[in-house]
Amino acid sequence: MAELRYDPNVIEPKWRAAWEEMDLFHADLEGAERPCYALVMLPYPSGDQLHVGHWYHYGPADSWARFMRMRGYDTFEPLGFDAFGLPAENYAVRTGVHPKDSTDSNIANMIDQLKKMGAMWDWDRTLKTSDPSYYRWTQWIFLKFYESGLAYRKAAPVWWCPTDQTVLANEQVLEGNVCERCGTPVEKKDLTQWFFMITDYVEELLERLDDLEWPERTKTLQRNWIGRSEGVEIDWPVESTEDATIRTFTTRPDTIYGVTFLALAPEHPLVDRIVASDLREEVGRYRHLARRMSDIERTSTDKEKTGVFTGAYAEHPFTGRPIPIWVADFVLATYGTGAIQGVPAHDQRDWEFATRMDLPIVRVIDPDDESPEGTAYTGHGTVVESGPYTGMRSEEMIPAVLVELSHAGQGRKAVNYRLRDWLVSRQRYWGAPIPIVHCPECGEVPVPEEDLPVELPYDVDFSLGAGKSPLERSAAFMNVACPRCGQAARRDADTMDTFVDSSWYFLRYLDPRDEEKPWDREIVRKWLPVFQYSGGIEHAVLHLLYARFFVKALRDIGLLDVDEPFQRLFHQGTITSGGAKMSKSRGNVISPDEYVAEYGADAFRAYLMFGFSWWEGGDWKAEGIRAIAGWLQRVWRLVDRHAAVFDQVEPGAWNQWDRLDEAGRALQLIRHRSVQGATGDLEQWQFNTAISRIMELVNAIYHYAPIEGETPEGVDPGLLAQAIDTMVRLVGPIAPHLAEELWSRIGRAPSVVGAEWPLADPAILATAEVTVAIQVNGKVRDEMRVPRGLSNEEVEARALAHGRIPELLDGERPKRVVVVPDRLVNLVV
RNA sequence: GCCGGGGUGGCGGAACUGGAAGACGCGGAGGACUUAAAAUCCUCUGGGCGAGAGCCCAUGCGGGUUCGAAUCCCGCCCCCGGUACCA
Repeated sequence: MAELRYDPNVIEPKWRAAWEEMDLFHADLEGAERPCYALVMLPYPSGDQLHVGHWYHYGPADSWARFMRMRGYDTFEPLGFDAFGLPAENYAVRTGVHPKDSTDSNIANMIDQLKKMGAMWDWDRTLKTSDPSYYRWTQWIFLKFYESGLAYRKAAPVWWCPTDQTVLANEQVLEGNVCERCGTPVEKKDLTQWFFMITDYVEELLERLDDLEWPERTKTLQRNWIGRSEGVEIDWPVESTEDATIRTFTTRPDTIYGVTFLALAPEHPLVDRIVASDLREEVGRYRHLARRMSDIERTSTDKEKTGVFTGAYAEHPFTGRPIPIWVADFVLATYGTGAIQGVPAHDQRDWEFATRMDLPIVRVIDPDDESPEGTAYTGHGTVVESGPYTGMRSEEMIPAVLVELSHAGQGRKAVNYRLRDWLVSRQRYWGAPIPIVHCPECGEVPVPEEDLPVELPYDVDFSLGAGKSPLERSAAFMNVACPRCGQAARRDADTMDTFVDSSWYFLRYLDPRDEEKPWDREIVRKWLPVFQYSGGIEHAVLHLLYARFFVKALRDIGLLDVDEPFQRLFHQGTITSGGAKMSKSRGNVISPDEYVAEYGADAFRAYLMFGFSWWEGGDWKAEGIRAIAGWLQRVWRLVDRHAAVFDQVEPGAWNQWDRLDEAGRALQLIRHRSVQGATGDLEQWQFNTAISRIMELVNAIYHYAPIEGETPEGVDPGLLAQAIDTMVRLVGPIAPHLAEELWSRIGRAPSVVGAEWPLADPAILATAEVTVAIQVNGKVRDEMRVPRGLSNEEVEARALAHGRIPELLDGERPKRVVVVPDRLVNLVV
């Protein structure tokens, strides 16, 4: 007889249609009693097919959500599209296809593909950030920020990408100062741009990290990005220039006696005032050069330090000695005070500068241990050559210096951050227009709320142009009456960074069709913070920081009642191909489609969960999917063969533990262990071990009731049915279509989606005997079966008499006995 | 350079709080079924020594703590991410 096989290509579309028919995935947000907001980072709708990364992230995330649903949570699992952005616009520049058209068709295409995954996404609540019904509220939030002073415009040196013809946020500039998107070296330009005042929230953003259930490394990334640094500001009076004081920032005031120069950033406003007349020209030349040099050259680490003497001196606050003031481009105008105290002996950069410029190097800290000569010593130690502080520990000198400085009115505690305000305006078309009108009379005028959205005009010329937004060329868009005085005015031509769009989408999911307000405060209160968020770690300092800032800002404006958007956060690993990241240019892209067509969505999802540690990812292996597809067939065969047993047993009328024979108890025990293990593993997104637990149950059922030949005597139909019932439920989140099919095969009404997750009975888990290892001097020599929970004394006594142990001990009495209850006993002789 | 994370069989990967290293799976070997093959089911499978009972070795390398170390400590090597003149 030909082997019956399950065909995913038949089963999967059938059940997806059935689920849709039953309207299973539409969450009742108001009525929910145990809300579980299962959120995944929303995809960008590119024109390509879904890639393995999508499946690797979304498949397991959905499996977890299904698991939570079976455990009785009211699970809400939405998915939308981060639809604004440069790729669509660049595509339009190349091909002439309008970004709206390409984006909308990409989204339609992507939804078709996503649906094949068999996830529980609530498509009634999908959204796309490029829709006026969405960005209207993005603009509304901008206005709220504007009203409360959190959105402001200023001229500032900003990063400019000459290829994309737009400014970038600091966060979007990569190592080596290249554009995150296209890899072009970026430039600094002085432009007037819009900013969000994220720095206002820097302390809270830092502090509240501690309470979040996020991976430590992600928190560390955010902490490092925020870059809080505690130190002291010191005022240095400039000799020979009336009222001129140079303020420096240092984290090491304990080295103040070692200061042999001060250095100002070339852009420092004081330079002009203090420079000696005979050096004015030289200093001017240096400053000009520094300004012209690109930041890449200027900040390159291996570049020789350069600088120029101003001819001026500052007075040392403690010794009164004159300290020469230099201008040096390794000092950044944008950090701290734009001026530093130079301590060559104890700072590597200062050492290099001093060596080059022939400035004195004065050691004021004795290292605790041998430290190499010819370099700066940056650690702590004993203070020397430092007046009254000599002999002190350098760590203790820090607060003492602060006291002395503040008494003299020449210093104070200060905190500096690496984090800058978030630059949000972009000179591009495909984004949410900034809802501001520039009026010759009234200046900046916010667009009245009732006039929102400020819609993007469809007809524009988006060829790149000289750093100006393409919108600027659309007269119909630009020319508008001033909302305040009615005079002819111009709209702001910039659009918002797409990270603005994605900083609040999780609020909008809760009611994306609401035309009256961006979200319902009560529902948000109920559903936020997000129960579980998942997405790539590449967003650790961009999206995740911005979204946290948004929630805090909206809370303070009085629009929300939550402090943090995402309570729990996990990051998936990456699937590589041939050891390298998949990319079209490398030609190593694995297309999920062909595998899905051959093995089904369930097998593809299950492989991605079983073949890797979800957190780590790994290299794609085609054999893996064959293996898991084979296992799904094995599961199917088991149910197919035994389905009839369900006719013999009332559902739920399982057999009791004390009526089971030895083989029955063995199966029952494994059933409970499997449930317990899979439950714990799924909670932690340890999908690979969760599946291995289920495999153990499947193996045990095969063992108990082989599918070949006659069913052995003594098989208990109730127990067998119960084991299979449990197994199908456990498979529910892992291979949803298959589980649904099996669920109906064992005579249950759809759907397994709403079935209860099985419970492990601790009493049964505890009744079993345990195997205890017997060690002699830490090496395992034997083992024995004992009742669980046997006393240490009894374990010891039994071990001493067990098997070949007396022989091994050769009459010796153990000096020491260590018992680990229910695990092992170690006899030390 | 600095800050994270990691290095375990032929392979993917397990291992609670320091308690039998290698769960589960792939691959491999053998067997059952078959005229045969495929498919399926079952058994074995870290390395070495030994006829066998067994013994020894083994979690990147070298030390240490401990009755006991993949796990903790010290010193190295390698890989992957982040960051980079932030004072």
